[in-house]
Order: sequence, then structure tokens, then C-alpha cells
Amino acid sequence: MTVAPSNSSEVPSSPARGSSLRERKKAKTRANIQQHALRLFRAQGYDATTIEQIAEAAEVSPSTVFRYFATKEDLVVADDTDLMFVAALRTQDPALSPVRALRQAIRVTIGAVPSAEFRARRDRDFLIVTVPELWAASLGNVTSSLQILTTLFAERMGLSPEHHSVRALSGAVFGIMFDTMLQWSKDPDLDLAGELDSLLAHLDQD
Amino acid sequence: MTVAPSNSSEVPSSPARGSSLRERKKAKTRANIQQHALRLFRAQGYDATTIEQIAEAAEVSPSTVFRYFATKEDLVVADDTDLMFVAALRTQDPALSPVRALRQAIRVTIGAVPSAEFRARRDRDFLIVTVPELWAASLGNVTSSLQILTTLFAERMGLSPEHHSVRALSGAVFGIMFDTMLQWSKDPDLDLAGELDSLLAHLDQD
DNA sequence: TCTGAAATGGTGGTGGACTCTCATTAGAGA
DNA sequence: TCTCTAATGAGAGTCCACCACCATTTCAGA
Repeated sequence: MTVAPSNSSEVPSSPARGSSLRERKKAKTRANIQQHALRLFRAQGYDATTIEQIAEAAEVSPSTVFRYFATKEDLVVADDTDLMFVAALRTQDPALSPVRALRQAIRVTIGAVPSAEFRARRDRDFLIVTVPELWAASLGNVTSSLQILTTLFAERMGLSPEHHSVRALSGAVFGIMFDTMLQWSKDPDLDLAGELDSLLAHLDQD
Repeated sequence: MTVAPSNSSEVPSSPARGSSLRERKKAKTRANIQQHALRLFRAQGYDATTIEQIAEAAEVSPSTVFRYFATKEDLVVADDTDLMFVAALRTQDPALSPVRALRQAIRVTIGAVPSAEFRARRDRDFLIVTVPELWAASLGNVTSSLQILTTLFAERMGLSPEHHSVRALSGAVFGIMFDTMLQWSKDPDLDLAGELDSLLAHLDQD
């Protein structure tokens, strides 16, 4: 559910364009570690996987793992910010109603992501929703997304973010997304975009 | 740290009526431990409080703490059924619309709880929402509440729980509750009942 | 009052995340 | 090629939740 690198220093997948060999190696190491971690988590479970195993798989020392990721949780949650939809929401036509804009943003965003990357992201999100510990770790991200959502809706509706119409709407949207994520965690083959769209449509009565 | 196995035998607060001295003592010990734990968590924070400290405060051995509570998290989360509103929803007039029934249930429930107990519950919920680790531990409770909510709404609407109208509605309700809990965690003096009622009213357009 | 069972305390131990330090290696720039 | 700095590895160490075992105390029932 999270997406959008949007971060400063750490570049996940892209090999860091204009930088030196050192930088490129760093990025590569980081990506490598995270990749092996995710693979192991998926295969054996999160709790059952130790840092040592990850280090071994990635062919680095445990110290190095901690140098790149402050905590075990960060291996999954990383620095990654918000709901990817939220980012795209900003660019939607201001004339659209909040819900319509969001639905449109979802459609566009999901369509745009290359399917390999989408699958990877999907697996990651699946882990987050599935492992309570990780869900906890990303709670901060989630709530900040909710806040952003509220803010954007407020702008679109020309009301203050504290206004009950805004809060009710963004809360409702959030809940529907949450519910959908749960469904999705039970059935990874669910058509996420379609499901979200048709559920959100129920809020679109204004 | 997987989800708690949903305890069976443990009776929380009620002193176990017809039982022997032994039983009563057990209940008392359990309540005592939990009480001190919550006090310490509130005072020093969850992570900063160790089992040893709790044991000392409650004047029992650390072993005993673990005998009563399988994990540290259980000291807060316990087996306690979650959102109290859900329980009360069952008893509402079937003729009412889902949202109206829920709002009514909330009003009734909150009114009925003795204010001391309400405060205690409030503190507990505050902890849960505040400490990610605890939020994670109660995720199971939360999602099961969502499911129950969905089921009850489905009955009331005469539709299957998979129906999108049902899912959209219960998701939305859940989201609003979640949002309100967050607000509440920032401002513990918020009028929870009133806030919920007025936000939920926004969904009541059918 | 005696006996068996349950509750408790204490002690020692384990696993694993995370920290610190220091020596070694590899890249950057001259 | 030589130096300087950043990245890595290795090892020892800490902390704390949680477990296992056993001795001791406390209650129940006869």
C-alpha cells in the first residue's frame, strides 16, 4: 500500500545516476540486503528469520546489515512513505470531487507501475499487512497518509481539515482501503484496483 | 511476536462469584498485576517498563507475571473484546438502519459504563493506540471487530457480508472510528461519544 | 489435622536484536 | 603510486522477554 520513493538520500532500486562507484556500490549492497531479507521473510516467515541468516544470504556481515537498516523492521518498511494513491491524488483535476479524484488517481497509478515492480511492491505490502509487527512499524506511515489524505480532501472541498465533513469522508475512505487490504491479504490475486474503485464508488453520492 | 492465541479461561475483572478463596485470590492477583503494569506503562512508557519492575510493583515474582500473562503485550491487550460498541449493536432494534443502530448502540453503551471503569478503559485504549507494539498485538481484535461489524450490518441490510454495499459501509464506519481514536489519542478529553455520533451521521444518508 | 494439589518464588538459561570498538580493506583524489 | 577517508568484518558485550526446573508455601477436602 505504500509506495513512492520520494526520499532524499537513499535510492532503493535505481542505481543512482550521476554518482561515483562508491555510491553505486552502496546502493547495490543496500538493495541486495533488502532483497534477500524479503525473500527469506516470505519463505520462512518474519520472526523465524534472523539477521544473521539475512547477512549470510546477502554475503555481508551482520554489522553491515545494521549499518544499512537501523532495525529489522526497516528491512521491510524502509523509508517509504505514503499510500501511492495519495501521491497521485495531488495531480488530479481540482474540479473533480474528492472521491472521484482519488479513484482516478488509483486507476492511473496502478496502471503506470511496471508489473514486475508492482509485484515486488505487492509482496512487500502483503508482508506488512500480514505480520503484526510490521504493521505496527508502518503505523506511522499509515496515519501520516491519513493526514495527508485529509488535507488534500480539505483543499478540494474548500473546508478546514477539522471540518466534520472532511474527517468523515477521509476516515471512511481510509477504512475502505484498510478493509480492502485485509481482503487482499487473504486473496493475493484480488484485483486491487477494481475492488477499491467499486467500493469507493459507494461513497460518491455528493 | 504473533497474535495472541485468544485466551480462554481467564476472567478479567469480575471477582468470580461463587468460587473458592483460591479462585478469588487468583483473580485478585491477576487484576493486581495488570493494574500495576498499566500504571507503570502510563508513567514510564511501555518499552521502558520491564517485567521485573512490574513484578516488583505488584509484589510477585516475574515468573508469576508470566504465569498470568503469556506475553508482555497481553498485560494490556488481554483477551478483552475490543470496541465495546460492537457488542451492544446486537441488541438494537432490527428495524433501524445500520448506522442509526450503531449510533444508538454507542450512545447507550457509553452512557451505561460507570465512569471509573470508563476512564480505565480509556487509558487502556489510549495505550493501545499510542504504542505501535500494542496496536499490533490487538490487530487481531480489531480485524475481528471489523468482521463482526460487517456480519451484523449484513444481517440488518439483508445482504451477504461479501456484498459491496455492506463492505463499503462497514469499512467506512471502521475508518471513522479509527480516525476518531487517533484524534482521541491526541486529545484524551475529547467527547468520544459525541464525536463518533456526529461523524457517523455523515454516513447516514440512505 | 493430615494429604494431595495448586500457586508461587527463585534460579539459571536461551535466543536474538542491537551496540561498540577496532583492525582491515577498498575507493577517491592527488 | 601514495595517502586519506569511507566501508566492511569480526568479536565481544548488553539487554530483556521468555522458558524450564525445582523447592516451598498455601489452600482444599477428608
